Amino acid sequence: MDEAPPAPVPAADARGSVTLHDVAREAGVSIATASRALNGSARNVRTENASRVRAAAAKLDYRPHPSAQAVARGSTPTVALVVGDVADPYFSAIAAGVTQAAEAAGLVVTMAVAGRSPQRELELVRTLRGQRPRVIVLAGTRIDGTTASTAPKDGRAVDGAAASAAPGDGRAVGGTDTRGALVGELEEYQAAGGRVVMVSQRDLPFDTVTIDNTGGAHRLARALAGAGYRRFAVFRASESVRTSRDRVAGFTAGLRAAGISLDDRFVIETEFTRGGGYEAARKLAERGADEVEIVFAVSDVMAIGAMTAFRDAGLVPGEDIAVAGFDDIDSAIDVTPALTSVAVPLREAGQEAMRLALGGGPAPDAVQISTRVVLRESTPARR
Amino acid sequence: MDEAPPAPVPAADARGSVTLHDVAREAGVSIATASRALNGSARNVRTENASRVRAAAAKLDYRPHPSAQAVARGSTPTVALVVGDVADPYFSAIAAGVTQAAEAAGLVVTMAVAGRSPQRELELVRTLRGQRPRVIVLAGTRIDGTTASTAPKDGRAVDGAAASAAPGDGRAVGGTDTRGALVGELEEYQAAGGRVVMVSQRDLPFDTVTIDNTGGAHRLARALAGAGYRRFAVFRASESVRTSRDRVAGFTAGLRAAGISLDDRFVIETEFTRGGGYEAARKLAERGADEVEIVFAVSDVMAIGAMTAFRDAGLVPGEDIAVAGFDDIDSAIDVTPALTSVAVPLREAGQEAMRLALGGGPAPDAVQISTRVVLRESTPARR
DNA sequence: CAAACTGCGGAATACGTTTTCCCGGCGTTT
DNA sequence: AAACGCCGGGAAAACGTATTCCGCAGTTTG
Repeated sequence: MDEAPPAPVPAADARGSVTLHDVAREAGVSIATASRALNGSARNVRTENASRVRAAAAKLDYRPHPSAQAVARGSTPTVALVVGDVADPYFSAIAAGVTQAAEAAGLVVTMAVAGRSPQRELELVRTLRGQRPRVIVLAGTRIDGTTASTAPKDGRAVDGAAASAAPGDGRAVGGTDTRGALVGELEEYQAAGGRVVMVSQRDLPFDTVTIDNTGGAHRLARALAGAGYRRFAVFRASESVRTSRDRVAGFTAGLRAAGISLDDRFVIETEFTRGGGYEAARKLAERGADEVEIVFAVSDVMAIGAMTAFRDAGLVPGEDIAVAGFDDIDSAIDVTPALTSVAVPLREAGQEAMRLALGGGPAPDAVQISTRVVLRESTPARR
Repeated sequence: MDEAPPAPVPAADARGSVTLHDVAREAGVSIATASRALNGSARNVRTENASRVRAAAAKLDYRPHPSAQAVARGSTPTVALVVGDVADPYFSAIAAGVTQAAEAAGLVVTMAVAGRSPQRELELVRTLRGQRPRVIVLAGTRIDGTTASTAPKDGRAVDGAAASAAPGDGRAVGGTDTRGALVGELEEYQAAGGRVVMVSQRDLPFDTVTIDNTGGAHRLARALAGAGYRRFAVFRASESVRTSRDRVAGFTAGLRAAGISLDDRFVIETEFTRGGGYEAARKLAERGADEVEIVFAVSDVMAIGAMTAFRDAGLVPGEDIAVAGFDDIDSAIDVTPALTSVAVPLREAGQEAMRLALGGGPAPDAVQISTRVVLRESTPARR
């Protein structure tokens, strides 16, 4: 495409960029024709003129001004992506998928980080909507804003993030308020022709890509049962963390399908972090872990924390007690023993989100990304 | 701010968004005054008028059209960020820092992923430049051949940069070509008033944030010497990987400062990956590791791979042989034993990049991010 | 053979801002 | 008292592009 040899000296007037006007003059046509020639409009332009315009554009190294195009067209060739935290591998994997698919479609990705705050998320959507992007992708927090009637059992060690999002029973005013505002904002945007896609967030009237947490946990449970395990413990996060809830539900169902029941005494609620996993494991070990053959932690980071805690308590993970996680993060293979987990193709989820956004019709559509069990040394087959 | 009860019906004409014109009419002033009132220009506007405009804007829920502003102003309030791969924690940490600082300054981040290809990187810069961002941040790959070193026209680069092409770096011509084009592109952009910042990339006539690899490695070497270690091995990557080269140089210097010399036989070149570390450790173990007390791998992932290899060979890391890495990635504390490393505050590097971009003068400036040695169980003190 | 129609170029307008320029009022200075 | 700033308002000109509308050929149609 680019011709390297003939020095690409852009005959530049140094101060400003070269505009469509310049191209038109160079090609000896009007800017209308130039515009039509360059981005093939509904109208046709004579082939000879078209090629002259293209030649002029190449010679002058013309680059269209996206903002000007945006003003004229009323929309921008961009995708607005809101994530909780770029540095979190969970989100960055999704972001990678979104970016890849967007770039393939010639769209630029603008990214914003919401932190843990729904408030901030709302602000960002407001700002981004101002940008008139073609698509808004929300890979929001995994926190459930719409806690139904389930009141937290006790106020003990609730995840800080969960606390910020509509805590307590009933509809917390602040929580549902910003949530409603967010939905309203997005609906207006959609009504104005924008596309909205949510990743891993159900129950909203938008296109959605969900992760098959339930199914993956179900299969994991069956696989572990098949490997000979019978006595399980589960480390889970607060009920308000939907991901955790789904995984526990799927896991329990899977066990039940294998004829195994889960003892409530060994279902430990803790934080959705490495520290939470460590804490839960410490408590379990303290209490005597003899009755437990294997621990399922609802995330890999928790599982990894748990393994360390067990080791600190004198138990060898994978020998004295097996451990399984969920997510299949990269370091799952780096820990010793390598961690059994459920792979979540987040990158694909991101790509799928873009596919939904670009291809879909007006009716809200939904796609589920399937997960895959990966057995490793942390859960050796029991004889 | 938002009034919840009195339904925020924005008096909307549903089809378009509300424009500055509407605000002006509502406030009974001209659009010029409205514009001045809203984004405080050099000109003053009477306080009464100003507040009326603000009130009108709030009432109508006015949002400025960034693209239109961009057209009028000639630049966009955005930061263009080019990274190698969002999913890589190295880049996503930098991205997090950049995003944080950018948002604090009211700028939106548009992100693009270059993969490993300098070609693609050039394309992206071309495209992004079209966007007229205020700042372009390049957090490129760490490989020399692709993006770093070798001054394009005058061979002024002394820093061993030129030597980097030595070990069969086949793609010399194509590389420097796209490299020169990239530099040219950025220089034009800069000449037009844009700010360019490179992260972890020296020898280019742009603002730069570098990581103190040399110093960190130097201090690590001294710390390890202080802990009683005397017989070292080093796992390094190809000479063309500048990061590796710097770390090895610093480490060697640090040893020398402690009166220790490094035996060439135990400097093993391998790939800059987990697999490379594994391979090198396997070879070393095979050859008999008795003469070595400790291995320094130039990156944590290599070190982690090496630990696994040692374990597979029957050596217990931290007891039979100590291991130290570099980067202090998250999983450094999750492996057993926890890995001694050098913390690299990448997030800060990203923030610093923005600070450079926003505050700096016209002359290329440079900031070095310092690193910090973190001793852990993989290198117990020798008695 | 006139009339309608088609294909395409160009002038002009629109898009939503910012910014320049002009203008009138008012307080201060000679 | 006239001249001279200064302050702030508004009309209008940018900014760079897409698109509507008009007109001119050349072609088809009745």
